[in-house]
Amino acid sequence: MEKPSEPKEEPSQSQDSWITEQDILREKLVTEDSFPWKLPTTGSEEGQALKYVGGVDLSFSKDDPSQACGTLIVLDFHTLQVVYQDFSLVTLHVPYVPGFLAFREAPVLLQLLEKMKGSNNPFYPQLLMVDGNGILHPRGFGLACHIGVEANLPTIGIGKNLHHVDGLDHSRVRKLLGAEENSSKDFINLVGCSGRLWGAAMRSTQGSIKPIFISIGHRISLQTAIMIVQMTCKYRVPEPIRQADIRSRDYMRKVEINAKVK
DNA sequence: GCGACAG
DNA sequence: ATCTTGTCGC
Repeated sequence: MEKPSEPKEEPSQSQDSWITEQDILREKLVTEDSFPWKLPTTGSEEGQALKYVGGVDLSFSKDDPSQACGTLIVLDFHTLQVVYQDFSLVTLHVPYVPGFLAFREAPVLLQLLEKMKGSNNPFYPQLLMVDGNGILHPRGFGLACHIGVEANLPTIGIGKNLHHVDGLDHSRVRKLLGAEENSSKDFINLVGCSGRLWGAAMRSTQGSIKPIFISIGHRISLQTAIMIVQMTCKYRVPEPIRQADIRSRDYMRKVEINAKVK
């Protein structure tokens, strides 16, 4: 006898079609340096230098979890000062499902990028840091890859927590970070049980216990990504992400206050 | 089979 | 993601 449908939510999009979409987009993924600019430390005269680094994040309403604020921030790479910020309030209809974060968060963030690019803003980022993983993902295609490919921008994935993949878990990371030969390093490569390199765990601040997790998003190598993250870290989380985080939460807070006054 | 699981 | 104050230290 046919059971009545489970009380579980029926996803508007089946998880299978999400996987298919990730597989298709992944064919366009570039995991090596592919950008026109140079790093200041390269000292090369030719080409333009990296000057504008973006950061994106979402914050949520504490009252209504479906209400979110998408945020795009751009910093001057050299001074680490904010030169651009934009916010977008949205109602989310897609739930958070581990491994499918992009289907919930990417649309708002891509819209913010398109809006900025469409207006020919001179501060449009040459590189974007994303609050979420890149290839450090069950199918090697996290939010940072998704945004990178769809916006055709170099992106770096920054995770504040480890997404367990290929045998990488807390104990393995602790073991790697604590290993004798790694104890002096500020970062270690995250090599899974299969031998694949997924990203890096980095102690961004001297003596910080909790690492951040860096992975390739799009059009950048892990080595370059690590270098850029190190150059933008005043605190544990690199400034583009940190500023997007802070200002997004700030904006959301003010909106909630106004809503109550009304 | 059960649990783990970015934000 | 969000619920939450003070507090220890440079």
